[in-house]
Amino acid sequence: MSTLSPDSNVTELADLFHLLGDTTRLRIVLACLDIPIAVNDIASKLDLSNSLVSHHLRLLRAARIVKADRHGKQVFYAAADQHISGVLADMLEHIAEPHTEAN
Amino acid sequence: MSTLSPDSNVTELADLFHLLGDTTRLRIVLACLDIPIAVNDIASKLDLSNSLVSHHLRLLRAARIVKADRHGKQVFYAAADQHISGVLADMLEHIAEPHTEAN
DNA sequence: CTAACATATGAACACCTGTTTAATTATTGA
DNA sequence: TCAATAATTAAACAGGTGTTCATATGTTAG
Repeated sequence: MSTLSPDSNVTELADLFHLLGDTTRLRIVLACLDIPIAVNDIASKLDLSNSLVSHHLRLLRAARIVKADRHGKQVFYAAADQHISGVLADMLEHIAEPHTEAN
Repeated sequence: MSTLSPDSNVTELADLFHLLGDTTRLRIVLACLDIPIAVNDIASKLDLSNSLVSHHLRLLRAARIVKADRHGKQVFYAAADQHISGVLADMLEHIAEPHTEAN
């Protein structure tokens, strides 16, 4: 509600949406929404290479969409905060909504 | 909360985010968030060509992010529903949040 | 109907980005 | 220390996409 579009925020906003705008990356985010999960587990769960998952996680972490925690050899990733899940929930509602009339 | 990732929704979700992930397109959405506004007015307000604005509006309308209403020669665009503004609000909060610790 | 305005569309270019393959770094156990 | 597992990183290719320029469509006024 506060300051809406002070120009510089728009770029940051767009960057965040852009990251969620890729199917693979979005699935990765969804995979670690509720419980922290290791890179390898994400990869096998989604049938992707470790390399690809790691690449995407790097971007997601840089944007603070996910956070990382190392436990031994493994690194567990989880959603950074509530806003992310909130955004996803809102968008899902948007999709679920009855496609009223044609425009 | 309901059904989260039934595979097909993921693609639709990603498409929506992808549309908001471009700076120009996001600015266009923000420009018609509260009040309906004509294509030409968006263009001059954001210093863009009518053609470019129209191109983007076409995509945004197809994804039901904005809706169109014709009044004479002009076509007024506005945000489709509350979810869109909700998503934007959440993301802005995410940005505003104090960047806790480094990860 | 014609002219003028508002919007939409098509094609082409330049740029960016997701993916793969391969090699590298980190961490633990023997 | 050496081997094994887990994760990261680098380079390169292929495909997608935002932008521009030109043209077309729709709408109203004279």
